[in-house]
Amino acid sequence: MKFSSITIMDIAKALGVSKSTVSRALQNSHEVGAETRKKILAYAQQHNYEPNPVAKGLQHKQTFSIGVVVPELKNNFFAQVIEGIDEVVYQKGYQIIISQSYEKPQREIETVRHLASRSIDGLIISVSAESKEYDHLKALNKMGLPIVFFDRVAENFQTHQVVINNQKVAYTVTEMLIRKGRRRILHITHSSDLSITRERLVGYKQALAKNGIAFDERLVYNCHYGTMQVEAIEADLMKLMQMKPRPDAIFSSGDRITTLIYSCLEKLGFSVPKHLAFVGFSNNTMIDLMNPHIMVIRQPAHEMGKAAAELLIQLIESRKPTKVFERQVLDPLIVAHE
Amino acid sequence: MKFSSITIMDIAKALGVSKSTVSRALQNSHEVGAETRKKILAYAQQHNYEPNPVAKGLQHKQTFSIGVVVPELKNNFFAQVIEGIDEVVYQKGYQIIISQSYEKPQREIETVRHLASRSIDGLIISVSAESKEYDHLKALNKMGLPIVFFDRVAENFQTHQVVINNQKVAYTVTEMLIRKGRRRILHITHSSDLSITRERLVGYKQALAKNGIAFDERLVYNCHYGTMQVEAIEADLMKLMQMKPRPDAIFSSGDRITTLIYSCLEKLGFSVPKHLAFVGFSNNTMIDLMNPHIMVIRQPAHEMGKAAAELLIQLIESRKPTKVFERQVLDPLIVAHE
DNA sequence: TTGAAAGCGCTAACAT
DNA sequence: ATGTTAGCGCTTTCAA
Repeated sequence: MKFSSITIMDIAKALGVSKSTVSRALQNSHEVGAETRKKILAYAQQHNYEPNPVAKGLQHKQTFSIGVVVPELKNNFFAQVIEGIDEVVYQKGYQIIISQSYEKPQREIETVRHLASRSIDGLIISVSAESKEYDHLKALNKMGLPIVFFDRVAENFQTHQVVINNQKVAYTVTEMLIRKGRRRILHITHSSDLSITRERLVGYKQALAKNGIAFDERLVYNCHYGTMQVEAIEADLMKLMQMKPRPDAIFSSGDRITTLIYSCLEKLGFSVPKHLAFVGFSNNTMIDLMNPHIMVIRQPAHEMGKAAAELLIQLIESRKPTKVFERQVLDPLIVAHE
Repeated sequence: MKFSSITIMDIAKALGVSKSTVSRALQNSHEVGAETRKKILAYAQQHNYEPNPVAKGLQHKQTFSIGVVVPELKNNFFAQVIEGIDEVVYQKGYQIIISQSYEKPQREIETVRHLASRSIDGLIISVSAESKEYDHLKALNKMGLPIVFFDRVAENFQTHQVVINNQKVAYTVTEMLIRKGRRRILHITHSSDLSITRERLVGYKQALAKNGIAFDERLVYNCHYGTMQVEAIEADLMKLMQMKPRPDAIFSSGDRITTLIYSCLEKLGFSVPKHLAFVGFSNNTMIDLMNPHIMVIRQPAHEMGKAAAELLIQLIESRKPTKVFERQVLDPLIVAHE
């Protein structure tokens, strides 16, 4: 069952004018009689006329919709970023189309292709954890699709990015742990293919080096939670915690990982801060209410979304191809309880 | 900067055939030479041809995209429902366009209108807390836009719905509280305009009546969190808790309300279960890790999404107008800790 | 088996 | 100031 709204042609017929006149009146063009315009506007209003964006899109090659691809909406961080994007985009008359990659590269490629096949004007994306190459995005970008990355960016990709200073914050929190006397800091993080993973690792290592602690690669655990069962992660964590000498702190990346680890620790019988200290990335405010409290790194999600949206719209609306790209680096907040 | 993909016309020119032939070949029509077809398919494949859905939409009055409107994505329940919708819809070749109403009727009307103006084939919606009338949805529905409600439904609206048995579960948990010796049960819930609010209230009252406890309307608090500051809610809660005789239990509706109350209680110095018992709707798994534990009502979000999607696609793909509508009622899970 | 042409709803260049 | 026409990419008669 199709559904159909009133068209410009319907108005034209009803009022005995041509459809171009109607089109012009609706666009507030100046080359239309005041009387006619009033008549048309009134009729349109009354009959609840809405221009068909599909047709408009065909014409302009612009759909006023923007694709947003995130790993998963269940991760509150992404939901918050989307609110930021929406805020900016909404005022400018664009609409967002949200898609999830579920951390799967294949799914990401499919959804991006689908979106791109001429139904979006631009794309804001945070890549999936397991993505290794970005040919699909590069191809589309080369064909003229504006793209802005946030949080997880594709390397060697000439376009705008909005990120946080991962290296710096990783350095800071690692050093904070060291100051508290922790020396065996377990770093639980995403796939090593991810930009954020690498940047955070650098900061982590720097802090160790600065404080004369040898880097032990056994203390870095890449958690592929997107494709793993909780049980497997739990088992891995157990093994890690049984390492000699035992880890005395955890620094975890990402909302999902942080909460996952948090719940596993409890089950496995390790308690914070007695057995270990715990610092993790998380934008879930609930975690502040948790007992035991843990130190949290909170990303300025809303601002990141707004920034990404601004940059994308700039790209879309600029007449000539952009040559110089911006990398906006924001600072996260470290929420230390107690 | 517009971006353009290869079109059917490009293929036609390159191969020296007409665009209708290309169109047919691409659709695996039988009225096309085997040779020609092969040539065309190969060329299309090689050049990464993707049909322009905008153009196709214009033609068919079908866009293969489905609008999904939820109050807010930050609420995990809705993110979970969307995953369910996506799962079903994806296989059938549809795409979802997600929008948020932010619990504001005005925003809901705008976004629905926007979506509806011929760029979606159907709509799945859970209405915003403060919505009082549904004329905008009714009008669109009358014009032929298929709509399916989930969770929060519009009353007197002839269409498919997917809900949980609100009355029953409210009855059950209220009775559980009574069994534990609680008699002054504070029911904190959404706007009274919402279907779920009314249904849950009925169950709550029934349990009281059944157990010979007089209903005290001061114990029902409609929390308009969408438009309120946290401080105001906190103040209200404080006042409620100072009521004589003091409430000895709380039964709260909805993820946002439950977590909000949870955090306020802590701040206000009331502890569970010493001062009061606490049962709340929540689909946030983190709440299971909270200390103190509270009893939780968990909705089958994923299933609700799947069911809603199935129903909508059925509506979209049926040739004749549907007359008989289904109300699917699922059962939530009560997670009692300790 | 294939091509030509019309039309989906809209805009924009060109006439009048 | 208004109408006519072409065209956006695609599908679908209708002819050949």
